[in-house]
Amino acid sequence: MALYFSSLHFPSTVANHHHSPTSHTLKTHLLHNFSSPFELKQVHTHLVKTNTPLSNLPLTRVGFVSALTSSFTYAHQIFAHAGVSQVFVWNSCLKMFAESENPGDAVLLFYKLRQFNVFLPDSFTCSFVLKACTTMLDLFNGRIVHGYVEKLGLKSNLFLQNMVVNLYALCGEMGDARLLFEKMSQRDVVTWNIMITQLIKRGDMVEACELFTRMPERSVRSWTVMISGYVQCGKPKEAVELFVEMEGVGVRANEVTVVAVLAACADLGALDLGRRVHEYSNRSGFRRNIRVSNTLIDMYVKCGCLEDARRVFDEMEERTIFSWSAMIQGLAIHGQAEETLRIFYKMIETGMKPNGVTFIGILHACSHMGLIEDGRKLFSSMTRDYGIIPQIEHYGCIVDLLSRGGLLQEAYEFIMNMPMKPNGIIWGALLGGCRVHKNVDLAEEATRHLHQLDPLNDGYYVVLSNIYAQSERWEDVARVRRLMRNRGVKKTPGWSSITVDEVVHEFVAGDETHPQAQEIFRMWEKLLGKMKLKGYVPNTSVVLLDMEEKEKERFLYRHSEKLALVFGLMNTPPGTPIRILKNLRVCEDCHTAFKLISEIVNREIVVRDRNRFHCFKDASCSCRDYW
DNA sequence: CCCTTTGCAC
Repeated sequence: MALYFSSLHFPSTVANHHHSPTSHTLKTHLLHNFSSPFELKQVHTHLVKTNTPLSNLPLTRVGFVSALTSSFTYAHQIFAHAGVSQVFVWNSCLKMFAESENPGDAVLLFYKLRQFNVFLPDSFTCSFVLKACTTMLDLFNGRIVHGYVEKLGLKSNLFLQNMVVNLYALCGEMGDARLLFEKMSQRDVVTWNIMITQLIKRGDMVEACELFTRMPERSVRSWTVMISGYVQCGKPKEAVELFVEMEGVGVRANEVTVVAVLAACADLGALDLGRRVHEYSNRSGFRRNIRVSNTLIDMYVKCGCLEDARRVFDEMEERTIFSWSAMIQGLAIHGQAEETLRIFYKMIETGMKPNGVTFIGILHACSHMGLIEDGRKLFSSMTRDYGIIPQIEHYGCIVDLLSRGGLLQEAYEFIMNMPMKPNGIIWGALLGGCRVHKNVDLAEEATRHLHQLDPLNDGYYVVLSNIYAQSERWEDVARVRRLMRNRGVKKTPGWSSITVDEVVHEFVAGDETHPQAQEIFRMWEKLLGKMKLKGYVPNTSVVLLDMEEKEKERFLYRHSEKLALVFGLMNTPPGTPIRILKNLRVCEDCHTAFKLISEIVNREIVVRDRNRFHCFKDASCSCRDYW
């Protein structure tokens, strides 16, 4: 149905009666701010009366306020008389709707325009409606618009095709996206990037990799999305390798690439590469990029270089809550509780509002350093002063705080009174406290819950048997081991890694296959002799296997962190710090050994375990043995 | 003249 355009009469000249300044201001205000068709009519009448050209009306706004009301026809007539292109002005309206709070309005307007056959949609019309469908993940209408794209002969429009592929993939219809992708007559680098991005979002790194290999040309974004994909799926080593490859083919990284590769360095503890990327980033002019700086803080923190993290933080001209939280978290895992609290209060002074993550950082600091009272106070101030509802992670911090602090009974009661069902992390924190404070009864209680919640998690069995071993309850140790075997629970292999000259070297316990294995064992024997002179006695109770005492010792001496340390001592210049990363908690015997070794070789040894950092120096550790 | 699609942090 076509619209009837000439129902309104516009006089060419109208006398300007009763024109007071007040009303003029009012009308001017109205001209630019009208928000209803009623006001629009007033403005329109005024324009007619004052003989002002219709083009003075903000026409897109006219469409925006009228399109979905009964004044649709009225707006249409105004456009016709203003002599503007229908497609142009309605497309602008569609764009406004698509970017508004209710993108669905764009879809509604599109159908209305089709219904009244106002104009033939062009590629822009389709793009804005597709944009709306994509924002709302509206597959149903998306398919219909896709149909229009085909019907209108816009199949060769690459922009639109890319949008449709993106829409299908984003709505989870990978099959349809893939089908369209494969049968497109032409694809550009964006098409490939969209497919790769969506495959990665859905966790299909293998297929993403396949496409990445197949694509004819790659942009920075192609490399970046792959690098960040590897980081997201827990393969930072591959991410770094890809970055090096990217540099090799001469593609310049941008801010986003830098953020991704720094995150990989953080996960790997790859300080040297991290520093190099930092310099690269400065040379590229990203010094003032907040996200880059935030990621640098996190990278330095996770590589054990608190001073460098602090320098980046201090040099920032502008900070977000991410900057503060990263710095707070960093100080916390390095055991600097007092400084953590100082910086927290400094943050409050600057007017920055903490969030839930910030509190996880400061509560962590308190529990790592045994500041029980501070922790309790901060926990209650969280809701009272900052309106943050504690999540289960925060309850976990308090259970950890109380348990490590030896207040095991209170921790247990705290768990019982939690407003949510305790999870494995909560009971695990209590269990950890039971190990430190040698409480078998509560350990058994915690384990009962843990076995119910997470029967296949090996960590809990290991800690429980450690606790039995401490009390020399060997039958119970054997019982736990039998239980593990019967339930088919496998101990997570411990590994440690050390990066030398940007190459990551991984070690697993008992590894004798490393090319330098024999050298490592020889050097270990030499160190062992010196350690024994300083009073080292191997703590074989941490070995849970059934074997002779000598055999246990041999096993203990092949712990992955010890192998990594000796390898590091052999392959890095004397006097430089050694940085080791471990996937599990550092073992008690290794902790004792590393303290002594730091003194014997006069080197700083930084170990990042799954919870925190241990900085060994001059025969002591930054955790002050509280961990 | 509406000029459209893909990537990033605690």
